[in-house]
Amino acid sequence: MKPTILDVAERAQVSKATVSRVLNRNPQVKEEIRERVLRAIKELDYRPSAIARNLATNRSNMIGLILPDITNPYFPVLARGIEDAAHQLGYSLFISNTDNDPALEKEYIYKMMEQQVGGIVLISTILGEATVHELTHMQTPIVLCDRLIAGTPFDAVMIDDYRAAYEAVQYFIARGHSRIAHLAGPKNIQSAENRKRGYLDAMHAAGLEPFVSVGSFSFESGVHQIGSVIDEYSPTALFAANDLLALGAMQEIHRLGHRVPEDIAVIGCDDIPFSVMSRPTLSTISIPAYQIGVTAVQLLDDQMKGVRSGTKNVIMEHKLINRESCGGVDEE
Amino acid sequence: MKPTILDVAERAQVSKATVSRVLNRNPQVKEEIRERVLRAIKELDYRPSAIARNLATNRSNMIGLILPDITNPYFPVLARGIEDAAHQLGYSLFISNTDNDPALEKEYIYKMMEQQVGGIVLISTILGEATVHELTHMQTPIVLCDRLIAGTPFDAVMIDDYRAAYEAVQYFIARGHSRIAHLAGPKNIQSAENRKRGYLDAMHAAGLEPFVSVGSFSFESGVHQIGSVIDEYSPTALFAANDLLALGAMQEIHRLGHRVPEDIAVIGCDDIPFSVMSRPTLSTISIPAYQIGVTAVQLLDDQMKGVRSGTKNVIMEHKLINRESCGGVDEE
DNA sequence: CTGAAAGCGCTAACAT
DNA sequence: ATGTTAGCGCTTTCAG
Repeated sequence: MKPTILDVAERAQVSKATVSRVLNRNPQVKEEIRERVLRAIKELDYRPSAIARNLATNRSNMIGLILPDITNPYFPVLARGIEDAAHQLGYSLFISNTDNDPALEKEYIYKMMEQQVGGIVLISTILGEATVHELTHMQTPIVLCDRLIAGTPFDAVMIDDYRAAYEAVQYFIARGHSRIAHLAGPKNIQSAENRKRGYLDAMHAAGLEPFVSVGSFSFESGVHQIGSVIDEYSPTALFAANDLLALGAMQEIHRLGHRVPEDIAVIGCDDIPFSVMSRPTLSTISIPAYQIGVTAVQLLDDQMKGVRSGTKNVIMEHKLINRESCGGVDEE
Repeated sequence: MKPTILDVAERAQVSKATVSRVLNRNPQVKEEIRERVLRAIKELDYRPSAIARNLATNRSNMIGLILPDITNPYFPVLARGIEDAAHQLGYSLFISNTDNDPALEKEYIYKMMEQQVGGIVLISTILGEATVHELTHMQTPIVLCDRLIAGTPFDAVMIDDYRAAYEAVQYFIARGHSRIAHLAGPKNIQSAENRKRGYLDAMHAAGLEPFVSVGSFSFESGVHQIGSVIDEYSPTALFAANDLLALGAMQEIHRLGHRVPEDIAVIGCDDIPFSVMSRPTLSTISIPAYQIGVTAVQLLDDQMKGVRSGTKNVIMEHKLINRESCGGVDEE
């Protein structure tokens, strides 16, 4: 059997309480005893049980991360930020993928609560809103990433998707484009909707005729959608709601015998690692995914420690990065 | 406060024991009482505490995943397989990134054990071997992915890296190549070493002069290494130890004014999602990462349930996929 | 078929 | 400064 605190106590000839004290670095333990206990711990290779401690203290050193799909290249970086920050603050991290299924999302949230996590970082779909509203009256802190949910008291960390899209369009316009198409993401994803709105408003503001093709946030979707966009609209520029879509479109554009950026300039969104590996390299709106993750955990930590005063929404800075797919390199 | 089993018991006018029985689907509870309890549970919105249960039963429904870096595109798919299988079997999953740092690896293993996980899926470096050996006498089951560690009793799931590399070289030779270079991975990664050995043996067996350039498993490494490989060896073919390296090399080869596959044919390893998105698309040795993950969890589950008879090493099938970077498409 | 009671490994008053 | 004693929320004998 694994040694328990009692085994240590006996071996060190002290009480459980004293062992507990040295475990928790309580300063008022006589140095000599402290050493005796420490030695017993070493000798027995004793490791305290985190769950027993959680149960006793009614606190938790576990937090949860619920996201759509770690396989989508946008998320690993975000997840890494969350994980690094979590470990830095002493938390262990649970993880679950929902595939944007509201039922699964709900199931996992409750499952994590049953695990007694101290808080949850949630990347939710629009359809998951109902669930999140239910959660309003539970005591488990939640921080939302990449969107907020009005009417709930939960903190959120994100970028201004609307403005990002708006700026991408303006950028194209400034470079002389007027036929700018948009490959939109699924309508159950908040950020996709916001980017679409930003695109449309920017086009209207400039008096240009917009063209939107709605799909999923995948490479394949980009491949499949772009053909008809070209046929029906003859764009000279394309703003895709995420990089995967942009990459798929670029591949198909090339296969169809057109050139990027000469015939069609492309801007994506996310700045996933692949965007610098593609040919041509992809211009994109860079999202500070890692920092979003770190910030989310910090907010969660604040809430868990009760260091909070009302709901907080943090808007991170995005940045348009011009790589080859948009015809030039003015920065980086 | 959150309702406890006692609250439910009182409301249903029964004892805690009875509530526990209906929770655990014990059949010998009178239907009428069962319903009364179920109703109380609903009304109070009661959720049992998993950690309290774990403590009481001395079992655990948590498992851990320790991997180098979720940000490396090979791992998300593996992780997804692990996660899906874990949830399917009723486990919650902890995750930690080690960045191939043996000290961190050790820290996280012990941290997870303190969390009382029932088992761990570990993707370890060579330098982590010492730690893993220490673990031999602990009771927590461990399953290794992508490598085995001789002298330990731990199950492992992997592919035959040596043979995979050997076959890649043979494939090049069959296509008429004789100047075949190898971009190797870091020497603290077992699979990288095995691939290098496979490459070297295949070259020697064919009487060809090998050329190896050692780097890390990254895109940047591929970019930086390939230049001198070309200068010093003038290869007509390149086998890279992983896709990231291959992709980096391809980008630089193109920048230097050479063509893939006409001047230099390229084969990578892993079959990461981006290998079909690149230009040209990347020929590679496909590794069934998702299935490796699923299998690892199944082995872990077996061990945790005591359904085991000795150490098990599962070798999964790899498959060479010929895409554009190798000059043709004979399959897929 | 149900209840009482002990106990899982730890912490936290309260004593001493 | 250290020990005693209750629990934390649940399961599990053991009675009845």
